[in-house]
Amino acid sequence: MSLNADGVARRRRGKELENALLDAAWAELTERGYDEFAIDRVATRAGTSRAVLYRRWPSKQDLVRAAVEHNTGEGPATAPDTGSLRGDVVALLRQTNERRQALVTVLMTRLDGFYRASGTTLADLAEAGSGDSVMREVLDRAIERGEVEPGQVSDRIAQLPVHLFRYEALMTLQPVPDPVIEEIVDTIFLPLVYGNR
Amino acid sequence: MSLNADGVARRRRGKELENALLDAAWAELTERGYDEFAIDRVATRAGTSRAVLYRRWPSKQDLVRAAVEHNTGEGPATAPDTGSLRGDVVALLRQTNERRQALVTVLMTRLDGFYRASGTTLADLAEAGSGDSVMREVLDRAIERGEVEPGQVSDRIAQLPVHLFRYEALMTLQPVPDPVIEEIVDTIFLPLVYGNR
DNA sequence: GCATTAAGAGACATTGCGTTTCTTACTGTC
DNA sequence: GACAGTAAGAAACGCAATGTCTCTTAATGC
Repeated sequence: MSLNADGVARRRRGKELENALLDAAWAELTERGYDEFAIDRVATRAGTSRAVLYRRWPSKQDLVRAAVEHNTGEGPATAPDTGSLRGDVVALLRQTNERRQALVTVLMTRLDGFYRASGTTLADLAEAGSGDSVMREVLDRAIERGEVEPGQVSDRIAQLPVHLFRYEALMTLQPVPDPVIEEIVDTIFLPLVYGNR
Repeated sequence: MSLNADGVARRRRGKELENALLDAAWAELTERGYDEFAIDRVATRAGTSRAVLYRRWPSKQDLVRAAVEHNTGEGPATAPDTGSLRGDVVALLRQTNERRQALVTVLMTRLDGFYRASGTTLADLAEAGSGDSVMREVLDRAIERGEVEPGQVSDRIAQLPVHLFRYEALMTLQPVPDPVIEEIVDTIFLPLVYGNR
């Protein structure tokens, strides 16, 4: 139960309460990680009881997933437009760092039971998050600028920067340093794109 | 307590017991995954009590890590020798499938608390397992055969097949299909190796 | 046989997840 | 304002798993 401006006990309802719950969950995830994430602590932090959480989300994993989406899922990342393919891809990966994708990638690996039950894979959600469509957009722009021919870049090569970024994030559990981003783009992605010319 | 050949109650000791414990742990991991892995069930399976396990490993995560190493860590994979660089790399990745690296990769992501505490990263253990040295060996052979020049392949490119393999395994939670292995080698790794010539 | 050590069993405490019941605040309608 | 319906919040419950402790006794070496 939270207090209003007059310090009088007051109950939140509906969307306001749900936002408070998801924000509390996110705070717990970012401060303690998944291992120490506990429903009880989320409830306490949000000033409510566990039953309130379970009325909305059937399990802990559902709550975690909802918290991730609520706090990072304002749609896919926007495609940067720096004037060059290299610039765009580097900027996209840097942007991905800023959106805490290292943490998100780790959290996603924790939800495999959830995905097993729903018949999807991590790859499905990963791609819905910040992957395919944005890289495609970046490449479309490069095509318009004449940097790349249409159909020149396979799907796998197109997604390679993001995949390697995620792998790196997962393996180190840290944001990916700029030099690594640049190495991925300059020594792997671009040679593959232009090697096909 | 296990039975000897005469069906007489008998206690195992030392290495014999430890192997039985690690084998039981591994069996539980492979049959149920990490989410349903429980110390109690390992103990029951090994015909012992939980206190016995805790005398050896301070926590559940330590036991999991030891089980992984015990069952997959008979040193790094051997470097295949098929007569060509492509053949070697494809064979290595297939071999990695057979050694259940999909499961191992997933398990490793579950132990991040462990790594945080010990100051290492997943990358450290991943590389100790089946990575760097084997790919280096494969490339050394390619150099001897004259397929590649010394110093032609950067570390990052050298490890790329294994990194992409692991990413794929993690994202799908399945063994990596042959066509994907071949795509990684044929459309990404080899063009990067030979594009530098 | 004796001393030492560790295996195995059983009991205990704590924590976290998930569930249920009850009270009551809140909203909308009459 | 009264009333009905709904959901918020609190408290209690049950269960499972982790980790711990104590005790008995098998096993080993001298």
